[in-house]
Amino acid sequence: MDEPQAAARLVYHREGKPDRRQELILAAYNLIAQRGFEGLRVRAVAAQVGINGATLHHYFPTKEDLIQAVVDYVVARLSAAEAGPDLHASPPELLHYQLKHLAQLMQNEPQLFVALVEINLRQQRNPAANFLARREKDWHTHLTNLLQTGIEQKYWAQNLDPTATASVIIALVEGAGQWAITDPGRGEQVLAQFEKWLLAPP
Amino acid sequence: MDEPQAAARLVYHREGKPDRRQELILAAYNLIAQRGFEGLRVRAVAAQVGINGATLHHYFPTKEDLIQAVVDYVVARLSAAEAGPDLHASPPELLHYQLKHLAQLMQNEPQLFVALVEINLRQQRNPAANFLARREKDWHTHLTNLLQTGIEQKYWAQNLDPTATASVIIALVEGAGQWAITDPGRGEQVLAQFEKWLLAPP
Amino acid sequence: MDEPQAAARLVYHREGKPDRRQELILAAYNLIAQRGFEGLRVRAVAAQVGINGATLHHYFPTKEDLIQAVVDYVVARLSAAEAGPDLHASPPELLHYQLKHLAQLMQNEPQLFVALVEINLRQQRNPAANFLARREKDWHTHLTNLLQTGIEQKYWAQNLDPTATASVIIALVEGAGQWAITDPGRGEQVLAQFEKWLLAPP
Amino acid sequence: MDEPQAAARLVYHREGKPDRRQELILAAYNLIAQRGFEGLRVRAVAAQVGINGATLHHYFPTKEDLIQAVVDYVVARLSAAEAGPDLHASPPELLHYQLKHLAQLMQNEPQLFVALVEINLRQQRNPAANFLARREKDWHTHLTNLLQTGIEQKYWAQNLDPTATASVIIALVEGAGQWAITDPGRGEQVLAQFEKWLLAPP
DNA sequence: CATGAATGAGAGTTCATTCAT
DNA sequence: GATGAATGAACTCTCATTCAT
Repeated sequence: MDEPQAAARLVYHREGKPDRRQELILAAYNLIAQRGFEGLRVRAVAAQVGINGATLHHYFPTKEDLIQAVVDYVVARLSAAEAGPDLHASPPELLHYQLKHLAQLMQNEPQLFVALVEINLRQQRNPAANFLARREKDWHTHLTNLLQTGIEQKYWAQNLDPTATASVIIALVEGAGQWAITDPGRGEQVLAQFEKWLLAPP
Repeated sequence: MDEPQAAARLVYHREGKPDRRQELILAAYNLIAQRGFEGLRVRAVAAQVGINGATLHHYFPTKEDLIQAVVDYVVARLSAAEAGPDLHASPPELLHYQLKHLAQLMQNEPQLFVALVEINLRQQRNPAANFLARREKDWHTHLTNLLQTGIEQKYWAQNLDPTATASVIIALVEGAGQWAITDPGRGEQVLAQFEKWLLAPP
Repeated sequence: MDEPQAAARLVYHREGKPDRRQELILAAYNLIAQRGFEGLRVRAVAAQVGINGATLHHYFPTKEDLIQAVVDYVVARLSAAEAGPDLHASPPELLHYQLKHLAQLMQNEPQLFVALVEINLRQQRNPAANFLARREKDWHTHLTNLLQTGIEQKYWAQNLDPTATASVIIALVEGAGQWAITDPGRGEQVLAQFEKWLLAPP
Repeated sequence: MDEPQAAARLVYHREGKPDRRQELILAAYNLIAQRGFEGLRVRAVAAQVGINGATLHHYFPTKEDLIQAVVDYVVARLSAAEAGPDLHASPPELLHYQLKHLAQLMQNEPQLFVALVEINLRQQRNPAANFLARREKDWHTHLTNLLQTGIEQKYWAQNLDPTATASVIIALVEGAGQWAITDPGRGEQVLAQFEKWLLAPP
């Protein structure tokens, strides 16, 4: 599921029919990463899926509805990336796992991170309906708890600020995410360097 | 002054006449930060300055020319922020000074960082004319040299990777920059936490 | 019918629905004759047909595409006028028939000739895409062959230059065509006088 | 004065200062021939002369005034071409002289004839202020008198219609004039062929 | 479900013209 | 005279959206 072009492939319903709604979301998601909201056209999204621009409105009454669905999709993808695999691992192991997973994702599906930044910037302007911020808050809480636990278990220095460090991680991911398409690999380098510091023996 | 909206104020020429070109650049710059390229309208830029939309084309033949001028402006502002104050200071002092300056700027003129991210995303799609990338490269080189010197002078651990660390700093600034308007202070927290690590005795 | 304004009337498809594309071409054609390219406005063309200006772009992406369609239409109309009715007639009879047909057309649909001159002038400036010139060349060849045959069959003087005479006929039609709307009848007079010379016994 | 580029050259006042008004008329005249009224821009006219677009309005309050001046200029040029050199010559000689002069002019200053057709088409739409038509009428009268005299003096056949023949000459000149720039020489061929007929011994 | 046709609102841009300097 | 700055009106073209079929 993490293969490069996976997202661009056809999506099938259980019954075997292509799930148009999902196809449209993926097409819009890719176009946002490629051209930004500035260059997003509903006709182009429809064309990518092979349907008429007017038909798109059967699935999403307005352009904003389509965008909202893309936001939901991106949120879901990132939430999945957050979840650790093994609940019995130590905090450093859990954090390592998560950062490694993000680094891989950045290489395999760079669009996800570019779209993330695009969406983030856009939603900052509409705080009322900022669903992404809500997820970022969850992520931040999750990271803070992880770091707090690690500190209590003496994995990390006592004077480490869990809240600030959680923000550092998020800023790093989003900052490096901008380069994901044009300079893949740089994100991995950045995350690896960060981890070296954090995990260095105190 | 460095107050948030300072940039939006009238800009005067030596003779006392408003410098329309500069006013237009500033208005466009602020609108990009506020509404993104998606919401940038030349008529709105002109209106902000109090002139007719057609008059804007007297100064900038096309919208793209205006945007280019904004890019140049942002580049210039950030280049100024880079320059260290005292050439005789030690590498950690120089780095500290620079990060502190950026943190202050993030509080005083958050638009600069939001505009920076907007521009960054946009220029990734037009690599041929990516002036911002050129500046980022200069900045990266500057940081790398600073870190390298610091390592040689034993301020920092021998196993610190200067190239990767320079990228970390840039990612951090651009990642945190996205929040500059909606959550000022968070950027400062992030940069401060980062510095604590780096400057901690090895 | 061949009445003057016939071309401006509604054009119906087989099924009874108006053929918008054709309607637009005719409206543009008439406006070119009436106001020239200088005064041709896509909104006016659309209004003439009773549709919104934006809808015109549904049929013709750009104004230039519409103009090209008008050129094709004029070319087709004139090519039809060229064709002789009876292949067994003598060259003078064939020429007479053709000139008479043109003279009638000049009276019945003067716009055709004014549009012809407008288009001719315009296309001289864009030799690369001069479709009209191609047709004029065909016409010229056709006339030259007709005259050549007539000379061989002793209908006309041996020293008659078929090439130059063919050009004379074309120049006469286009020169007189300019007056078609304001002074109908003058074209007929001119063509009749010319024929009198040519057909006079050598 | 009949040299190819003469019209484009600087025009000097008696005192030695360039006559801006005349320069502007010539620039506009050339631009009309090159791009038609469709492509005529006052700024382009001014630029050709090396002055600001606003300055042009000192000499010609409106674009229409400038165009009127060009019409006057073209009328004057053509009237000059009409005048025979020797009043004691025979009608055929006078006509020959005139046609030869026109053919030479067509080669030396093709713009004149293209501009003529452009103006002609345009003025047909504004019969009230059709100065060109007035001149054409004069020319027509002049030709008719010439032909009439020639017929009376037995130079030409009695059944020649002077009025229609005068129209033929004018149609021929204007019809061939359209090709003057793209195919010089063709006009001369056409006029020569015509003359051969007319002057052929009855 | 799907579409072609249609549209209103608005985009960037052009251009003749005006005016203070 | 000459100009840069400014403008209103109009231009072509775009686009999300609607609707009858």
